[in-house]
Amino acid sequence: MSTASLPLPAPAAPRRARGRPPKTADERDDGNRRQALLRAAARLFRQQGFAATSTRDIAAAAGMRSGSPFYHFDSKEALLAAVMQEGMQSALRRQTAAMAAAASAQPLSARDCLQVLVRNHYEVLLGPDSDFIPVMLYEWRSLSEAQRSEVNHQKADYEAAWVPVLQALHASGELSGDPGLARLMLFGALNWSVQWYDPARQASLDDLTQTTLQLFLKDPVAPKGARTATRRSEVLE
Amino acid sequence: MSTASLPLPAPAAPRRARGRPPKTADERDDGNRRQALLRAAARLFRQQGFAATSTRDIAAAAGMRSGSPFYHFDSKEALLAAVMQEGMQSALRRQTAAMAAAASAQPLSARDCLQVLVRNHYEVLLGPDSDFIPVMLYEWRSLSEAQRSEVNHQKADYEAAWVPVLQALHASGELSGDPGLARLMLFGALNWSVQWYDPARQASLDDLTQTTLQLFLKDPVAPKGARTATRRSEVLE
DNA sequence: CCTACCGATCGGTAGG
DNA sequence: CCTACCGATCGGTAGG
Repeated sequence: MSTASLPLPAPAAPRRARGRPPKTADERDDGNRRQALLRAAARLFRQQGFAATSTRDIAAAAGMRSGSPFYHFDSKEALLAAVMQEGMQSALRRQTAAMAAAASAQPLSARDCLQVLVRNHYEVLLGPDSDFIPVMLYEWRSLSEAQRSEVNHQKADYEAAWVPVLQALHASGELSGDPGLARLMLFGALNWSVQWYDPARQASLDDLTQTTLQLFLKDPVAPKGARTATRRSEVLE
Repeated sequence: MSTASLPLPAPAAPRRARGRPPKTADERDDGNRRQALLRAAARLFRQQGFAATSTRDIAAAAGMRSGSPFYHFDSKEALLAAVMQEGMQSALRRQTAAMAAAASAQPLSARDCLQVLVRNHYEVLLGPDSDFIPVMLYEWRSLSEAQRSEVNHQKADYEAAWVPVLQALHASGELSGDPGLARLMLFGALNWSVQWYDPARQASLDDLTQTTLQLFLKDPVAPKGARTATRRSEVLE
């Protein structure tokens, strides 16, 4: 059933707020402060952990006074949940976009798919604005049971794109071992990178992606009758 | 130089404490309470995180009053550092013993060595009394700079046993990619298991070990002139 | 979103 | 190792 026939209020065009104090009211100030809180919280939660970060720290980092975060969020815990949900939403959006973009350029093998997924995951973990997902990964415990389940759904959506790819690679012999366990270990290897990766010293995310695939994937089994000696790029090492 | 000639006090035989209150004074009570604190702290730090655990929680779990932990440790932070150092000491001891035991039974290939190391690491992460190392892995941030360096030395000792093994496997073609990055990713895959492993539902640690090796290692390249078809245990999958 | 504030909890200590 | 306690900080709120 369409909702078009329901007596909806006029689509809330951003009209000038009436009861607002005449402060410096930017036109695009609406969700601006909330966003500033989320970004500050993500950064501090990642650096110091949830429990070690005070709402006062977050307020100060967003240029507010101590009580103001509670105008935007019901509790410190709700702020954490929002960081995680915002992060997962963005990560899933980027993953979908990356897959679509790569697939539109050329047909993708399972190996190609995994490369896109891994590369995007590194971007989400280590690239710009990459505080949200590490917080989700490492501050899990601090979430209430109820909030955890929504984040779990988002995680399931995110991982759903990986499952058929890993299964195909297992079927072709390029990935050994149970695909479910393989997925957990692959995510372990990737997610652990937030503990050691240093963009100043280490390889680029492209290089990381290459090494990861090299490490986890076997050479494709040559179809019967084909030459056995496939490209072996390690002769120089 | 031997210390035998120094005027040492008589070797402190456990004599009855004189000024002690006549409580329930077990004979072997000496380091007992300290150990109880360490174990309680390890468990709570793992479950709730360092910052979310109060010294009162720890004291209660060890059957003490709120101020008593500070008789054994200078600060909450020192207690955390002791948990990590105790954990690393034990892990390193077990790793050395596992390698020695396996090597005494038969000569070990690099592959065998990795199996022993991985199996022992799973034991340290997921086996009985396995709270200490996860705390070290995931509460790193809460340590002061000074304490961090000692734990780092212990970590370096622990990882030192892995380096030549991974290099040998890389040299033989059984491990692809830079061995340094491979080590980081392997540890990532292993260390991440504390986030998902459930002994009730999941495979045994032996099975985990098998899958891990299968996932990370290529089939050994047959020496020139040998039959190409080596054991392939996956024909049934 | 700020001001002013509250009750609770926390790490740590003195003194025995 | 306990009792009793302190100063500091914390999450959160009322009222504007």
